[in-house]
Amino acid sequence: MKKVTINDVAKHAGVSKKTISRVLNNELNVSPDTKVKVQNAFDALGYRPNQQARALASNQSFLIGLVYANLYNSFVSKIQSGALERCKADGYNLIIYPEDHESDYLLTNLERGLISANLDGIILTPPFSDMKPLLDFLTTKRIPTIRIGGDVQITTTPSVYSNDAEASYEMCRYLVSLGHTNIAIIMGHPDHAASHERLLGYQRAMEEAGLPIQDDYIQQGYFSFESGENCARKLLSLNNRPTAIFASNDYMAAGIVKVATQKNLSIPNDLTVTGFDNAPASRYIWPSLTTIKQPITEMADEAVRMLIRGIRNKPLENRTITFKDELIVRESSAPAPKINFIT
Amino acid sequence: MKKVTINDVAKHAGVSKKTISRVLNNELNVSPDTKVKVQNAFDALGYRPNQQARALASNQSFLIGLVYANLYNSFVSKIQSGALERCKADGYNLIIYPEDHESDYLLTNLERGLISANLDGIILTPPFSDMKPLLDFLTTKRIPTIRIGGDVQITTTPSVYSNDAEASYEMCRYLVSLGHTNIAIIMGHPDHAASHERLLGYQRAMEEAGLPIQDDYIQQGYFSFESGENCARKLLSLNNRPTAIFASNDYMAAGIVKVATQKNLSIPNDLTVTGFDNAPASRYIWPSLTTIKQPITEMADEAVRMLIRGIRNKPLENRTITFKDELIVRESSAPAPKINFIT
DNA sequence: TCACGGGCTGACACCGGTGTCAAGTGGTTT
DNA sequence: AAACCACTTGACACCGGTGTCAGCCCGTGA
Repeated sequence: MKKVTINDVAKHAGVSKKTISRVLNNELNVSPDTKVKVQNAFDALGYRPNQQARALASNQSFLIGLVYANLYNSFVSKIQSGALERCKADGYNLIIYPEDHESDYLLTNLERGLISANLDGIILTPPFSDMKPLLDFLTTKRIPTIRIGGDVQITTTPSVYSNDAEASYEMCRYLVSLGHTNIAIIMGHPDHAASHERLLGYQRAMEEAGLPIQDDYIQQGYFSFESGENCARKLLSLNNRPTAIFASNDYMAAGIVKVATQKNLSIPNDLTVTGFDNAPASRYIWPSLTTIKQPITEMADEAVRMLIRGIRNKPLENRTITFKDELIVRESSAPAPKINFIT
Repeated sequence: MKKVTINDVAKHAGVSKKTISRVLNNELNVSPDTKVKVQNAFDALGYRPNQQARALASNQSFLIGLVYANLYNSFVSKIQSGALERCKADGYNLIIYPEDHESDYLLTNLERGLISANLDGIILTPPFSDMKPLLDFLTTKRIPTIRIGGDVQITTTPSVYSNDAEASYEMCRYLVSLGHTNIAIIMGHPDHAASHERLLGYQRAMEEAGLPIQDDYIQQGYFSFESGENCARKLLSLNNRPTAIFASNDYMAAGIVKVATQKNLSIPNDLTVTGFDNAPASRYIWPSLTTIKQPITEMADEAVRMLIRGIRNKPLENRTITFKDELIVRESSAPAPKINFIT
């Protein structure tokens, strides 16, 4: 029941272990005859190369790291599964690093983990995508890194991102097209570049539509359900209550729905609520949420492709790939209530 | 910028590399003086041992595999983060294997992945926890394995599980205590042992309460939101409509809430809906769901502890550890509507 | 005929650690 | 003083692969 090693295969096939290695790695200049012999030996013995030995000898680990803040975020789980699929397909494994982005020991922790695992590359998700010290650290360590969904202003490290400002702009144009004029926004966590992008899109749409932006229509949320509830309570008790609230993610939108329902406001008749992210919950709650769908899986796939390409023929090309988000209209949005026009 | 190896440290500290290795592994019989010298060398050079080299030499990979079916399931994400935390704390990394449990190539796929990664141990989540061929395969390969939340009848492999039958029993007793007599259940996916456990608890509680169990009050769901909707539509169009529906997970419960709301039934006044799992969505939807909370993180933690203990001083002890679930009452449950008593 | 070059193969060192075993040191027992 | 033992340390082989380089074979052109 001992493990089958390259030596066993070599003996069985009657060639040197170097030749086995050649076949294993699809190297050139192996005669078809030997190749067949070796393949047969593989099958006969059920040989599986030892990853760690390969790693040690070739100075590659076939390991990619994914750094994220919180798995319960649907964005992150989709990134994880998208990245994972690509990794496995290309013979890599994914090692995940949930980290606290506010911890003082972040760099120390990551260093210990990353260095000893000998990662071939790293994927950074928000808010890590924008942490300068971390990016600098990875650069000096020369670890190929790709950022997902971060600040496009940062151009030192390649990134894959979707145009949130654009999507947010479209969402607000959609709300305007429904006749809404009192449109509020609940921002996301300030540490995430996406939060600002989403605000930007809102501001642009409002200006273009010639609608005034009231200060108290812009609330600071933190991407959590509870922060959505809190902001909703504030917004819905304003004298000039908004007829539409655009939350920067779906969890906060769910918070709005809860508060509004408790206040006996009917959604979408009395109040339009929209979200962002197309989280599973956006379909589960009632009414289902009008939201923005980011091509997350595709982004993760592309990120891993770029990373692996960079690992194979270094250096990693330093570009930013932009994906387009999509507006998904469901049941939480409707034309502005008439009352508004009467008053 | 070359990597610091054990040789560099040995030279710097003026001892042999074997001694460095001793300090690294906290072996006995290293004099305090040398230990200090070596520690200083570690700090001075910023040495991080190479995992792959350790793995190769010591025939341990410090890698644990987690096999699951679907990350979007909140159960699985909680398992993942619980397991991960324990792994990192003990110096292990977690490698994740999302697999299709209905695929014909399951074993082949897993074999390729598992064997070449040299996993030290494996964690199986439902429905893999109950797949005999898989368990047999892992047994013959002598890979330490632990099952989470599977069928307790299977005693060939150790497991960690929470008593779903018991929890389901308590949930139904709670519903009975609210005065409900027409209680329906939506079952989970038949491939999951938990689905049967949950049905069992329901049946026991109904019998004990002297309530008849009608065939059409038992609906077959599949753990998905949509299956919840479908079953709800059937249940709510019955002549003797139930006043309480117990769904075997929260996603299906959310589906019931949607269908009921569309039919203008008010929850919980006209209809009580309860779920299972305490998924994040159970708090996000309105009304928030009365549900069952499993101590998932603790279970995952314990599973990893057992596994690592088994890896260190083999063999892995073959026992089943049982955790207790907890009933969480929220806003989706209320006393049975009076009408019921009048008719 | 000989020099040359490309295709194919194997010997051997090496990657960075750990396991085994032998040896040196100093204290205790007889 | 000799024998013994526990503690500490290092030399060296080894884990299972890959990189380097030399050598062989055979076809081609001079």
